[in-house]
Amino acid sequence: MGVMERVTTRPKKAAISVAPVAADRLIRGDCIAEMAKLPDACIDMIFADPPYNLQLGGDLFRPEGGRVDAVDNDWDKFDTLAAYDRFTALWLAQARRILKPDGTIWVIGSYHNIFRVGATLQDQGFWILNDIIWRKANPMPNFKGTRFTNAHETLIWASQGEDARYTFNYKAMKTLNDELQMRSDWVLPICGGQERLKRNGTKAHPTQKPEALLYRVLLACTKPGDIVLDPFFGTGTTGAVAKRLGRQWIGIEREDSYSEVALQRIAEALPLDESALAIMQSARQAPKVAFGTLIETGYLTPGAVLSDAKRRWHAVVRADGSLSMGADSGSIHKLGAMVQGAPSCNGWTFWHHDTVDGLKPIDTLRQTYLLATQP
Amino acid sequence: MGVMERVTTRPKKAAISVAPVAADRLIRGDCIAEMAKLPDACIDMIFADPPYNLQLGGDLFRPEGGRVDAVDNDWDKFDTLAAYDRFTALWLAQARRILKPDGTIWVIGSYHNIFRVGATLQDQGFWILNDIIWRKANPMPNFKGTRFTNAHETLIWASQGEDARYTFNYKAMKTLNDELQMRSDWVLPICGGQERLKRNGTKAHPTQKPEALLYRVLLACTKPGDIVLDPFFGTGTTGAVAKRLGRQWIGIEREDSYSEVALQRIAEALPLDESALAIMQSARQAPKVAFGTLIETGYLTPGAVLSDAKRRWHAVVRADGSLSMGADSGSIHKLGAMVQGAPSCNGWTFWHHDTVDGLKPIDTLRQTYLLATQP
DNA sequence: AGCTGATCTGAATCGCTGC
DNA sequence: CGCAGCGATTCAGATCAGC
Repeated sequence: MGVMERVTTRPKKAAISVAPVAADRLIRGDCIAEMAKLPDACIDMIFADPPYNLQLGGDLFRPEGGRVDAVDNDWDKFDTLAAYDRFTALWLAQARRILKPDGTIWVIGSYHNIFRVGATLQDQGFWILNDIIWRKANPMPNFKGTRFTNAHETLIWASQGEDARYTFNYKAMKTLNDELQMRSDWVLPICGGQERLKRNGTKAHPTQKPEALLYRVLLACTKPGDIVLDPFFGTGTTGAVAKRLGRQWIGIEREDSYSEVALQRIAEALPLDESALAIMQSARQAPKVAFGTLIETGYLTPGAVLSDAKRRWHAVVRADGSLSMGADSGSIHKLGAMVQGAPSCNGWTFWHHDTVDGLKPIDTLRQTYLLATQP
Repeated sequence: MGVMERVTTRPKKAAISVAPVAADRLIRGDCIAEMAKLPDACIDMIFADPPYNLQLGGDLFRPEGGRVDAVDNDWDKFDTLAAYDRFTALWLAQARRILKPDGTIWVIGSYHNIFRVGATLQDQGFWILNDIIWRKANPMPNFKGTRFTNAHETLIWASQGEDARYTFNYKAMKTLNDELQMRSDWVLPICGGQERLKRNGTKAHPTQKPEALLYRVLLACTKPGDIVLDPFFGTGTTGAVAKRLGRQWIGIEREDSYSEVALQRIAEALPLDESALAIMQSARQAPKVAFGTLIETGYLTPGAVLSDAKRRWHAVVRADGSLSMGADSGSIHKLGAMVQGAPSCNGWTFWHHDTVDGLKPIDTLRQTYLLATQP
């Protein structure tokens, strides 16, 4: 069941000792302290929904060192911002350490905290791949009429660095979006109705995220079996969706009341069977067929004439799988690029051959060959 | 973010002497130096479109061979993130000084720079009122299929402090949005066609903003006669829209070529025509639901079996919204076309699912989803 | 004039493998 | 590490040529 679009087994990275880590479990405690106990480079993806309420987080964000004698609100505010930045830097540093070199991190937030999180990510060397807007289909109105209705939240998706080879299931996203590239703005309903977890009649968690959001994140950027860590687990949306999608999960949560709800919820989540988990693969993942193979196996004959779709150029197939055009010759790609004056060219779709149904790309021959030879 | 800079609290409003400042003029020069020459508290609103620090690599080619005309101007190049931060802190400090106590600032950016801008705004004591998402109706695709299509830009709207009494024309925004509160996500086309300014046959500025964007900003947050300053004036979109809306404007621009175009444009600016207004009011895009959304949101489960109305064909729903039938798979439309041997097919009406009331087209699920999520 | 199809373009951090 | 070769990859809207 190969569903990955990027093979992440590079010899160089394999030299890093990747310690196995027990998964499908909830760790109770402070996320910075608990992440510190995990080995280096053991996590494929981190999804984090950190706290952002600067007023209620006194314990969490208390600045170390002596307090300034605050006399005015601005001073308090700056102390709180600095403390929040320190907190952010600490948990992101641990996240970076335990994330595999080709792993990615997602962080969700609002304008209260996302700019600080984004800047800290960049400061620590993370490479932002996209910022994603979750556009809420049904947001709460602005009752006072003093601002624009706050109808979205922002997610940041980042890799460990500019050259990391991250997982992105491009074709699966395109399929999910009716054959159009998935954009950076996602329209999804907020979490409510049956999905919203209750405890003693009131909502179990103030900011429970919809499973649809995690579904898209995990489907886009992980492979089956990958280990997903959520350092601010809450009621375990990440764990529930990971289980459903056949991914392993680790949650860290401080509050007992959230943890209990999360564990029960995940226990009840039903995993999808393997056939339903399959996703559309990009052509990048298809087994490679050399052009020469089509000649060796008789799908094309040396001496056959290929042309582009508009019959502007014609080239002759040679026995070794090269094409020739007068004095010029080369691979299907090289010659295609040359005649167009382009830096590169996909010869499979550029060159055509004559059939009873008209001019067809030679790629159709490759498809026919694949169908005939694949198990 | 490093050490917080402590900023003195702003003086009481009564103590401020508001110096008059000449308006409706373009100042040629560096914006930091030129803002430094303006008196304190003389500006009602600042709209800023600073360099994004894109950090692009080599050339990017389109699938058909064309080359993307990227932003490669010197003004967008910074040696390090720290250098960009210093630049940001300097121009924002001047902006804060010349802005009236109840004035507001708007800054636009992308994920490359907006987190640094937002954090610096907060560090200097600005109070963020909203972050606004400009959802581009027609963004450039991701040609290589490596990330999500970067389909939006972010604007930050901030006041001088938590207690500032800023201008927000709530009713005007609600009217503009068909009697619904204006949300924090705005759908607008990019600047192109007739609106895009040309010079010698090529675009006059690589990043010209659409007038519809400035129209909404100025209409929401200024009063007639207010003075609007744009420190990165470019080709003068801010000035042109300000003139049309009866606001005063001051632009600062370093490049002569942009300045010339801007002055001519503003001289020719006329009241907005009907088509421009139509674009502005078309924010409520037609609701479009992808098949994949129904799976993400639980209206259909991966593994569910769909069939045509006469139960001749059966297909299984997969996690990414594709259907599978034996070895074949594809979107609802593609697989529907394939089994019928038709060139195309509307999968929404072709495929059905079993309900207690019998076989129903999956389009009914889409209607149910829309009813549940539309305002 | 009116329609069709080809062409062009927009703030872009845009590949992978083997030698 | 660099370099070369293979070969994968695009959406909406404006403009223009051709009929």
